[in-house]
Amino acid sequence: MAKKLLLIDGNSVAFRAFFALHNQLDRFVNADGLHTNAIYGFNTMLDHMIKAVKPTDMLVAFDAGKTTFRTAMYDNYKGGRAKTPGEFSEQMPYLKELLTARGIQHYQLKDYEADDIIGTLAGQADAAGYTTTIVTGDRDLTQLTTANTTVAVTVKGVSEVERYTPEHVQEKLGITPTQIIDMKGLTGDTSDNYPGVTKVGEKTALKLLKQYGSIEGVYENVDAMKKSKMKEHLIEDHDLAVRAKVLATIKRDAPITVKLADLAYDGPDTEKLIACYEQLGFESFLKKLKTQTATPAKPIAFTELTKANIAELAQFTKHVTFYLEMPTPNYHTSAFAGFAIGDEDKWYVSRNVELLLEPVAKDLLTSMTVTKDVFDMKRTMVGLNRLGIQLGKVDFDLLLVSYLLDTNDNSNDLGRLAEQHGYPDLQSDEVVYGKGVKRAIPDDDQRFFGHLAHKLAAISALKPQLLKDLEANEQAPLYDDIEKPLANVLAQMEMAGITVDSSRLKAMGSQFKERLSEIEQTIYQEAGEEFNINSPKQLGHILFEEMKLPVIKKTKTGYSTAVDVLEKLAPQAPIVANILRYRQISKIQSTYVEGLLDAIHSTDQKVHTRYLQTLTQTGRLSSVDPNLQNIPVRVEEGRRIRQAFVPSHPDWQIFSSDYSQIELRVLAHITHDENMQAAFKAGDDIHAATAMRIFKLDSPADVTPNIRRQAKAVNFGIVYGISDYGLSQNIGITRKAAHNFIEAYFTEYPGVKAYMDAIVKQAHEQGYVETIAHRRRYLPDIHAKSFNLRSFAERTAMNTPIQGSAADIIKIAMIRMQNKLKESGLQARMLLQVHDELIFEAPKEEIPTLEKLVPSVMDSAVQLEVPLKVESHFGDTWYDAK
DNA sequence: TTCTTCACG
DNA sequence: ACGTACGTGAAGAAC
Repeated sequence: MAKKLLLIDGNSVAFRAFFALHNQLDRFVNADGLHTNAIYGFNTMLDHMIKAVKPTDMLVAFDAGKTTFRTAMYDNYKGGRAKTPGEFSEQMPYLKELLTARGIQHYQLKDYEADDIIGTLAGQADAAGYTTTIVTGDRDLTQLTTANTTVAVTVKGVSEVERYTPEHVQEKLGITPTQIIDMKGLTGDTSDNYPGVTKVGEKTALKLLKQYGSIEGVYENVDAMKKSKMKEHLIEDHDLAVRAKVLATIKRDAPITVKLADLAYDGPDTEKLIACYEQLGFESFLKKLKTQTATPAKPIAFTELTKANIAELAQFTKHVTFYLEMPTPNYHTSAFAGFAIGDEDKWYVSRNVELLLEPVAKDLLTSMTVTKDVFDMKRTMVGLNRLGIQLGKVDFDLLLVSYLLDTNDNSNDLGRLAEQHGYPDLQSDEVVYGKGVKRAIPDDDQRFFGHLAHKLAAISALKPQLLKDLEANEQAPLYDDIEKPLANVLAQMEMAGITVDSSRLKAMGSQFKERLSEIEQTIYQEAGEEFNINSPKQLGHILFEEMKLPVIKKTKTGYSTAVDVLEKLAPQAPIVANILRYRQISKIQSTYVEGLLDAIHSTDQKVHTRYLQTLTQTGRLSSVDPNLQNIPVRVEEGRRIRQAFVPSHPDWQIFSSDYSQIELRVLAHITHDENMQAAFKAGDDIHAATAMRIFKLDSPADVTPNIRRQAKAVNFGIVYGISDYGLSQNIGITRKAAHNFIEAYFTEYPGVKAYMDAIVKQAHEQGYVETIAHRRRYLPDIHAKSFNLRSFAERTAMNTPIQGSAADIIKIAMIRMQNKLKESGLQARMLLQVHDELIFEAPKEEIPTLEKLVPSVMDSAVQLEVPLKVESHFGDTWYDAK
């Protein structure tokens, strides 16, 4: 096999890494107080280069010390340099340990620099027919490039490199790699502190070399040059130039004791590397390592299920573990790859899901007495439903339970989740199936079936402990009475889907298209040139550089062109209003017209969203493929998108009910604040009531719309975990004024103040906060040293019980609602949930019934210290249900 | 992939 | 003195 050698200039790259991550020096400290930023950056570079080069041989060269043969000939060589920071030096021994653990040799040689080791080895490698890549932060090493040796110079930190080949050197400088030495001879090097010829810089040097080829060539011809200052300097500084050339020349014959033949790279010693990463506190590298090198699958016994032995499934009479494999995330459309079923005594597996339709299998799955343990019951239900099977009683859903125990455990990868809970024998899907375009179900039965059997084994093995943990957290009712029944309800809603009138959408689409091209032309005229209006970068260039509008806000990567910025600029240039208009329509067009059209199933003209039940940190649902929880409503133009959401039968209507102010009512409940509760009990307008209190108004008549708007913002701010700065930004007042509002608010609602203090304290003490249904959110950052992280965690502590309890309430209402619909024999169907709102379709005749039934179910879902209020609307489309 | 922007509660 | 409102998903551009 062709040999590929990777040579790394250790000191140079480590130094680059150190300064690239210098502003984060404090973040990169391990448990022992050791700085690790240079090691971290170095390691990133290694991953990068190994992936890019795939070396067969490797070595990292280091400088041996301060004195070298160069300092011997010129004692000011590299003189005058700033002292190496202690935070850097302390990392070097650990870097070398890391290299050893990674199976990479390192070498240093007394009296020589790393360059010379590299130059010598690269020369030997060239002669032996290797392909060599040299990594360094020092451009001088480009003198080593040959047809078979590339020099990769780090730019912008260490993860990005510029590759120098002889052609690239020629292109950039117009000289050959070896002429680089002559150039350095003429110019000298300020960073290494040796002079060349006075007044000769890169430009002049290049010109001379193009004409005369080398330093020697220059001096052979110096007498013939016409009289000039440069000629005088050349003659005068001849010795300096000759010395500089020697100093700049990298040795190709250093007396190294390391042999080219001994540099084989065979990958890391995983165990050592893990220990190393642990010591350094490199969490992300640990994680990466574990996914890459998961221990080979442990053998597991399984039986392939066939028609011949399917009768054996009758042995499962009490409970069974089941897993249905669908290779893509969208279970409404995914193919079926196979399944596994069984218990600790025997795992059965097959690729043929048709077998599930055999009576013995189907009876087992639909049974309400034989309980099922699964991973992701909603996914399983929808998948089975497509095969014509109704999943019966589920006892344990590993995904749901681990999410409830810790909302961060929401990985849809059973392998990773199992590992987190201390079951190491299951590989992740990424390892077994691959990722990206290479993802595929293995043809190898052993491998695929073994993986499926391990999945069942993991579900089964983790069940007892996780259920015990749930019990210990007082979360069993949350699981049994809310999340598990809810999974069922959500599955039915998703399968029902909602009908979308595609011709209506298309008609809107062509209108928007016309409008867009009109506005586009106007914008081009106003800008004086054509550009991509959707590109924040190009737009920023036009507005802030060409048109010189004032920069109001910057992002990490450039000028901000967000709405709030553009609104401030609008009075100054007419183009801005047009851009806002363009953005608005373009958003509706791309996301809602085109996006929604793509999501319609051709079979039934419906969209079938998936609600993610185990994702959010607060207990809310989220909706994907398509997201039906962010269909426009605030602006009329976008709102018309809702006209395309229609009932699935003629003479049916869309019916919707929403909770009014549910979060503030929850706030009044959990804070026990008497004043706030009184307002809700009296049926007052809460924002007006707040306005009267914080602005000390006597009569409701004094509450102007603007005052009410401000009070509303304060109410919202409280729910979000208020800060004076945030409030001031939101309603455009000074920070001081915002501060005063908040003070007044807390004086008027003392219960709220007491609660906010208490919940933050509680979060500090126990590390988590809870909702009324004992949903838990851990807040590790509550102890962070960083003000930012800690403040964020404190705001979260205030917000999560409110947002999360509201989520609990509507979940309970949904379960009861679905039961009511079934009991009452109504045809109405619950289709969507949008956080505080439920949307149904129903025959016209049932609307009066729903108008009573739905609000009564929703407002009685839980008993709070304040009443819950529900409002209902209906109409021929979702748009008309207002 | 990551960033920016913008749609919703 | 620090630099933020809470929770989401999708599209398009740039890397």
